[in-house]
Amino acid sequence: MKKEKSIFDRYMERRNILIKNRNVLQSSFIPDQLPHRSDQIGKIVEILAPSLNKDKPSNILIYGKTGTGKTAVLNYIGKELKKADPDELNCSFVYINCEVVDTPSGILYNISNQIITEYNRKIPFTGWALDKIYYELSNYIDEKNKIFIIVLDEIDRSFKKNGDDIFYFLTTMNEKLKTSRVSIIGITNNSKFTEFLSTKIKSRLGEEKIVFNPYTSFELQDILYDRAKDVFDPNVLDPAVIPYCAALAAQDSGDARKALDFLRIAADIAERNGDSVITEAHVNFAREKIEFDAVIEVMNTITNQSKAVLMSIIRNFENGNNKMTTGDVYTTYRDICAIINIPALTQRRIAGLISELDMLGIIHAQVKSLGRNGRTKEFSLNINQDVTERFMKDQLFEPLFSYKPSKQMTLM
DNA sequence: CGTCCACTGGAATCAAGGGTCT
DNA sequence: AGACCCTTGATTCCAGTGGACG
Repeated sequence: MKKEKSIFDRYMERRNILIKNRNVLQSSFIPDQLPHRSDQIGKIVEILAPSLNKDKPSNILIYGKTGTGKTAVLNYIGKELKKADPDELNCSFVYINCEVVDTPSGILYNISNQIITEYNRKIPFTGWALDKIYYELSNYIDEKNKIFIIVLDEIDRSFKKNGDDIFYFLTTMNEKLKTSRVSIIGITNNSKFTEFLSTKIKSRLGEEKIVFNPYTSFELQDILYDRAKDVFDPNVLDPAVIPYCAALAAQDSGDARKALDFLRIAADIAERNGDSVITEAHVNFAREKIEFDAVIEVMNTITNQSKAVLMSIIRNFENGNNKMTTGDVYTTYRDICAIINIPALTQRRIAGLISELDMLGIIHAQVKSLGRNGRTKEFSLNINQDVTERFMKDQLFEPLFSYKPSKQMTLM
């Protein structure tokens, strides 16, 4: 078959010159072996093994910072479990990420729809009372007469917003079940997580505890080499690159996801540039790009109100006010709202939105007491010029700039 | 040393918007 | 169509507070 010419041709040719299998460099990829995690895997397997004989394993609580392999290990174990019991006669493995779905009904809905295969018994996305979902779910589970292992990743997310009701649901479900059993694996990156749980749930959830320590720079190197060997031809990778990626990520909390991102994006950049060798310079570009993209991503997802708040902060900042208070921002905010024509919210709400921006890392805030002059949050902008400029181009702020007197005089 | 400011942080509540069920 | 249910974003109310000032 003869291929016609296309404007994409030059990109097709270039594709996959440096990177043979892009998938492998994604952090979501599950390799056949996970370096430096055999201890944890061993422990978990030991705990879960009884499930293959329809005996209920203990609940497990797993601690570890982001990118320490918790998710990868659990997915790996899920795969292995499936290998050992291909038809899921004795146990089923369910994985939920509570960061993605963080509402009680969202979590129950997700669990249900992974477990329930019959079409006519599926639980609707919304509209049902929690009690009802719970009732249907536990009935269904009990009919199956087997062990359900439910992994709740980023469990603290959901908790922060909704308290421990669902955990109560799930951990007490066994009391109502006649034949089946449910066991919960909670994953959290907050080591103080259990402090906030009620004592009953604390003891139930934490029957076993496993800790994932951050990877060291050397361990990260192993991980990267392990993946790189299938991805790059020899000599494509400058020998300094992997140690550099590892070192950067290790500095920053030993996050394997980050290390992989550095490597992948660096390779992408090199490939797109038409360079034949990936070097440290590419990694540095990658690092900037990642940071930039992350902030842009956040900015695209926040609501108009949050944008207006952020704009007020930027305005204050530009006017040389780098120790602004909530009150300062609120006055600017009201002005801006009037100009861009959106309703102004209460100060209480704005204080909340500011806290959210703080949590997203866009601004840096600190509660300060000004003595007689009250107590407030004092904060500063945490993003660079590029991002700010991009942000201000948002069409929401169109009116804000168009009314500006044209200062453009004679061009010289 | 006590006061008292300008907020913070938490909770209760409402309205709107997604939906199901009968 | 009307009764219910959950989520989200916003409002309202209230108790609490660090520390400069008097």
